[in-house]
Amino acid sequence: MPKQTSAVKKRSVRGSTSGRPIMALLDLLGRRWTLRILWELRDQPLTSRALRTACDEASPTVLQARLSDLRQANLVELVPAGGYRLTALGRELHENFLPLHRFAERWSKQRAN
Amino acid sequence: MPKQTSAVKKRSVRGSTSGRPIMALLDLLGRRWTLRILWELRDQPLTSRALRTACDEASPTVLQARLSDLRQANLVELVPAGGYRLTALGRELHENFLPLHRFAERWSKQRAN
DNA sequence: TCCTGTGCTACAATAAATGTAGCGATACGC
DNA sequence: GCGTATCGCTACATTTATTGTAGCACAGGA
Repeated sequence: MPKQTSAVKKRSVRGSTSGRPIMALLDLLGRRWTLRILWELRDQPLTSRALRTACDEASPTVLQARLSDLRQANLVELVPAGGYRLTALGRELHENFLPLHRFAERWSKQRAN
Repeated sequence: MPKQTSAVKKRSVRGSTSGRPIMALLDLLGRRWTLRILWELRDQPLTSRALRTACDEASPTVLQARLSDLRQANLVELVPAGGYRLTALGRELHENFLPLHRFAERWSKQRAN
């Protein structure tokens, strides 16, 4: 099996041989820090280092890789003097996650531990 | 840094030192195959092997690990003679992902490649 | 008994993430 | 100019996670 490193385009091969966009999206989002990055950028742009701080000091290597993926996916953009921020599309995606916040609260109360 | 293998409980330490449930949830969902599994179980239970087929022949090792995580998180359950299925809580979570399907369609058209 | 399918595991090989250090570029104050 | 600080980003060795393959014990059904 061919292994893939960073590109969404290539991922769509693994995530979905039928080319279903949902598979490519789930594959993109199902990588460490991707959801977290989108979450942290939810209401203000962050510099790469601020983002790293927000993300619990995740290693810059993987953050850069994810930011690269997200920029290719047109969900995040780098504004020259302002750091990283969600694109219009990225903001739209984030709105799908808003209910997650409330859900997470309920979830943490209902689970066994 | 202590590394964690499978438990959600432990993950909440890394995902969120402040114990914010959203971090634990993002951390759980941001692992390979987790989102995909929830997606594949969306409208019918699947046996472990059917799930594996649905998930593009992912290795049983990681699928079992994710299923174990998801069961601990009370999002998925194993019904003795019917395979794996979403719990009520898991179905509730999945409803938050429904808009993703439509979004994915738009997204795949708007991105550069 | 012999199949077949279930949930699940072992284990070596490979890929991804981590942690630390540092690069070139740019912008400050002095 | 010179230091100093920050920016986005990268190298690289170590550690962790995932993959791929094989197979286990168990439970029916024929």
